Amino acid sequence: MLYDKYNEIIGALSRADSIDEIRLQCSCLSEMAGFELFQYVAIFPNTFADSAIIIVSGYPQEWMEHYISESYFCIDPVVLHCCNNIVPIDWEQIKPLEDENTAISKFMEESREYGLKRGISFPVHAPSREIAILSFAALHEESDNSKFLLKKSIPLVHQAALHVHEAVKRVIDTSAILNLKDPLTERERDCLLWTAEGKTSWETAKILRISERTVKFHLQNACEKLNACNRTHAIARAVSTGLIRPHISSLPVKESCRV
Amino acid sequence: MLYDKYNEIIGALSRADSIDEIRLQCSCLSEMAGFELFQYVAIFPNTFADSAIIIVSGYPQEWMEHYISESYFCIDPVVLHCCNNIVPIDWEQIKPLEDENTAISKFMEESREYGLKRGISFPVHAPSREIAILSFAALHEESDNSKFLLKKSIPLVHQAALHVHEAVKRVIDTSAILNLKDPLTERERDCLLWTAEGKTSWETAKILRISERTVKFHLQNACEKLNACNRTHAIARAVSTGLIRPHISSLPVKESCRV
DNA sequence: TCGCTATCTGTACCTTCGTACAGGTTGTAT
DNA sequence: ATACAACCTGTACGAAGGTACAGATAGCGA
Repeated sequence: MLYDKYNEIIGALSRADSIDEIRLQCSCLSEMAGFELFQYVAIFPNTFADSAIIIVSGYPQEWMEHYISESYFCIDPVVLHCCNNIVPIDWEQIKPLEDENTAISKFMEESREYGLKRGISFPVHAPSREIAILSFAALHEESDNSKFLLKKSIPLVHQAALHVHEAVKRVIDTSAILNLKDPLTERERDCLLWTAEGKTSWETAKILRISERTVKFHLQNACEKLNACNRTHAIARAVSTGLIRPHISSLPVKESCRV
Repeated sequence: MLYDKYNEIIGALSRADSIDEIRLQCSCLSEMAGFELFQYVAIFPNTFADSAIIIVSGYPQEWMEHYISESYFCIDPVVLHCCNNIVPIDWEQIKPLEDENTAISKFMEESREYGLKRGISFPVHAPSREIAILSFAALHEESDNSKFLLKKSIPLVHQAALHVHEAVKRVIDTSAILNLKDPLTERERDCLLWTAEGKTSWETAKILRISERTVKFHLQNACEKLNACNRTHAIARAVSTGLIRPHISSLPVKESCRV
């Protein structure tokens, strides 16, 4: 039965064409796992000093406003965990460290006051570098029944979280969020790639068998497309958004390490 | 029953302290999902022209040798899918495009000749930028029974793949793979972060309230620790290995986009 | 006290980058 | 034929980076 519900939700998510439809399916997921509330947050690494955030929230409005006004994003241990881990976190596991006890304890106490008695969060790490967090919360304390249901549904819900994220990316125009212009040309990627390897314009020119001037030309164009003010900035943006990534195709097999 | 097996495997993986133990649990997972063979591959983005690869293989030795000697890594559609997606791929879904028909068709035909009749692969994307692929293959064609078993076990296996990857990272010294020296100091990270934002040494100096010379000093040290030959290279390595990442803590809340 | 680490600063000199100016070819779609 | 995109190239010069040399302070553990 759990599995049938899961299948229905996955199907609906793959067809979803609006945020409202996705919101509805998140609610279904929430119910399936024995929770009342859900929240989906996606963090898109735009620049390094500032990310774009998308929230599809089923949390109480008052809590969201409080959360934002207090900048709880900075200290939320769930966010911290999901940025650094791939496995889900049960909010019960969170134990504030000694030195930061006060701020985090205050945060957790307040979240309970606003009705979020317990919960679980699922991280999703995507190839284009964004991080999504799908959280579920309950208004009531745990029972033996809810504990059992949760444990059984964890794999299903985490798998569904992947589909939620795919659906959101399908529905939202993420290129607008990332503030990218035209797609890069092949030569621009080539030049970025070797520049990211630490090569100078002259070295890149030799590798690509073009003139140094042409390398500078392509890098300049790449900078404009990436809204970058110099090549280092362009590399940071291209790498952090996944526009350039390690060469799989040029892997020297002797480097592979068979354990 | 499926779920009980899954639980056992997750438990064993979280305790595993050797590659052999992990290999054993992968075999169990394989059997659980109705397959005979498995393979775990992890791609660690070391430099951009060359990644480190870890393979824990249960595939036939001859196929692996053939795969490596033919550099099939470059064209393997499973690898391509897993580098760009977060959801699993059933090998049945792979349909070679017209223009690259020959190479990929040849690859797929040969894999079947070596005994891999059908299979499924699960991508794992981790915060420190590495990509892992857990694949399962069967020596025999599909039956109604195997189809049903696979569909039910997909979420369980994908969740388990996360734990396989965590176990491998625990067992292997990944910092050696990434060729990193001492950890970065706080100031070095600060300087890298603002340099990644496209700031010049002078601008970074103003932001951090230190002299321009000191910024250059820290960046130089960071370059040495990262085995980078200039700051652009250092940024590329620091970003691609997750050593520096977008400021969550400094998120201006007004930028958050509530949909 | 000594040694170590992280932090910080200055001058000097050469290399590389960023960006003006100028120009070109090829291929494709209207 | 005309227009456009992607690609390519050259010269010149001020700005920024890379790397020598030289130093400094503060904190912490042996």
